[in-house]
Amino acid sequence: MTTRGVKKPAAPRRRSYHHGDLRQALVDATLKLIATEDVGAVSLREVARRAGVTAAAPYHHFRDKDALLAAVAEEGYRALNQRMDEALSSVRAPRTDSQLRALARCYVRFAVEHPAHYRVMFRREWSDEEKYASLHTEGMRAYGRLQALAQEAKEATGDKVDMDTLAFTIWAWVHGLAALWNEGPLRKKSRSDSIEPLLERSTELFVGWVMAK
Amino acid sequence: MTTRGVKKPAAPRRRSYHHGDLRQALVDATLKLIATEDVGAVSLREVARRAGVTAAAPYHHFRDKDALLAAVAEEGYRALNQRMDEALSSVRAPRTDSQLRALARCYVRFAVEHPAHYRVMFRREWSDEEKYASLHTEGMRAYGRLQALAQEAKEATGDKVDMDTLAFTIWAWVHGLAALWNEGPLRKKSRSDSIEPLLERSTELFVGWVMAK
DNA sequence: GAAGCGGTCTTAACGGTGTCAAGATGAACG
DNA sequence: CGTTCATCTTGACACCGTTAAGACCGCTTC
Repeated sequence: MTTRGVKKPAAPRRRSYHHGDLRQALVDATLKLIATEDVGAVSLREVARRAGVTAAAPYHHFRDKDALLAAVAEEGYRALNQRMDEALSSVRAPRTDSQLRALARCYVRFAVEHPAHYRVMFRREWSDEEKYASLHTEGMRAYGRLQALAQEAKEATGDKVDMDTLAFTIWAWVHGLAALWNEGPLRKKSRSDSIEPLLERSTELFVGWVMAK
Repeated sequence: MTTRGVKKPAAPRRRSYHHGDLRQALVDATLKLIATEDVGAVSLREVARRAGVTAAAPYHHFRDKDALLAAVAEEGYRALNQRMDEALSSVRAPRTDSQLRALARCYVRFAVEHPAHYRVMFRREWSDEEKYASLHTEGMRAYGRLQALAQEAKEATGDKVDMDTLAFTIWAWVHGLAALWNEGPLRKKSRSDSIEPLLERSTELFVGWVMAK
């Protein structure tokens, strides 16, 4: 038994009355929760509990639960963008096909390594651009990399295809791979318990298509 | 005022004590709810209410809420399979590329016309094959059509690619298109408020790739 | 230093949810 | 007619998101 008695199970244990940076603490707690559980296990009350704060406190930093999840989604796009930049800049031969390979691999791997986080990033709820402006900014940044690559591919193969069509066809492909793996159906059809072999074969096929003259 | 007084707002109004086919009624009520609202609006209590039954009644037909949603998902695969069969059988020229075009169009259209229903079909929760056996049976049937088509394409183009790789690359592509449209991101990048032009262009691009010799 | 303003957090409550144990009902069968 | 048993109801529990009202305390201002 410690000196100071624990009155309630959810009693906040903190030095000062004010938290410091509760907003970020809530986002971090959600991220930690999401890393193991799943997005369905995220309750505002549990997040508050983990941040050492009562259930109503988050409402001084987020309009509602969706606003918190949107902040988490935004963090996801930031992390994805960073990984994409690293992947692209570490391609030794800056040929278009190498870049496409690197981008696809890094995208799918990010999604597969953080399934719940990736899931939060794609929610119908974020459709409202005005309501979730900063989230869209970060999302657009990610799409920009795809567009740039599609433009390169378009030029490298003789301008045969429309750039936008190519960009979102690539996006659909990688997102489809990631989503189908994460949600289960593809995972069951694979002999391996890792997406790698499947990703490797699909990438070779797809990149071959895109780069065909 | 009627003769028999209405006691409670949620009082079940039914002739007989027993329902008849409550199981199907619950699934239908969920489908009707999902057709307009979204899967987030589905509560077991609301579904029971709409079926004219109290909150605990569903538990005599479904283990829990997920079991009801799994039944709804299964119904979704059944509907998708039917539409795929119709689409494939109504292709005049039974060439592989026409079939691929027809299948892709019908798949994406189904998903876009029933976004919430399509969303329920792809849930991490259904991963357990033993727990949701009949759901997987129906899901496999859908994947079978893709496999058959991939086999045809493989032969038509000189056996250059692995059949499974081709099958799930096609799947990833159509699922990606549908998911990205339904969840928002692709919809914003499109000039149109319909997926049709986008679907048309992506299909032409993709079918051209698959059919290249 | 004292006063008090205002953002931050708590307390307490509301209605809603999924789920379960116990009991009431009534259709089918002897 | 009486029994059985799946079906449905009642009532409860713990948890959830959200809100209104008030307690706290760091900041500015005198």
